[in-house]
Amino acid sequence: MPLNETFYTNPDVVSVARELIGNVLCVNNEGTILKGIIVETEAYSGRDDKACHANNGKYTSRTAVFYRQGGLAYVYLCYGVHYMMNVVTNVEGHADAVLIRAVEPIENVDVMQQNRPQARSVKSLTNGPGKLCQALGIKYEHNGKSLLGNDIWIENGSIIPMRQIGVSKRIGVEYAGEDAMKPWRFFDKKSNFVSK
DNA sequence: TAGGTGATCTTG
DNA sequence: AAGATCACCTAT
Repeated sequence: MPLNETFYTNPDVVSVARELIGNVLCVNNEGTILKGIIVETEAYSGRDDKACHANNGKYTSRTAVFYRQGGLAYVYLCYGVHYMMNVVTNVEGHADAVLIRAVEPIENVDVMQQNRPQARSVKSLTNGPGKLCQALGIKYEHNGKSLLGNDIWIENGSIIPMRQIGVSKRIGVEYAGEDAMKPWRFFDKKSNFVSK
């Protein structure tokens, strides 16, 4: 069962980031459905979070999708090389999103390996935000797409017990000063597919 | 540990 | 119009 609109419109983006752990990211990659269990996420908030692209009401062509109703994909190119996959959350007018940082490949892994030939092991196929987009075939064309459609969506997975979910500060956001210390990264402690 | 890479945002 | 920056990855 795909996650529904109510899940995505939750106004508490930090809770959504934690609840996404254990669910399954699915992409229709030229007719083949690729799936991976979400094992690592980060929350970004449009309010009081200098690490967020849409912080403090910042509205540009890139951040426009942040302000729409939860349940859309926000995809952008980072460092000229890697795409990043985010889930827009909260209701219209509130700019929150969750970055998917790592997944565990579970379906059509062979196609993921074709998409990412430089990966030397299954473990290194999707254990990072840029890596998982390359493996799953997520590109800029997915930006703004509904997660309730047939191209990209998230399905219910197994429930991960709270004690099994690790928490830390977010990665790669030192420029955000004090906001870089927010404990908004979540991961499955038992997974071998969390990023380094 | 350093450099590649290009869209995005600011004028550093 | 140009320069800085950047939610990363790979190979030395």
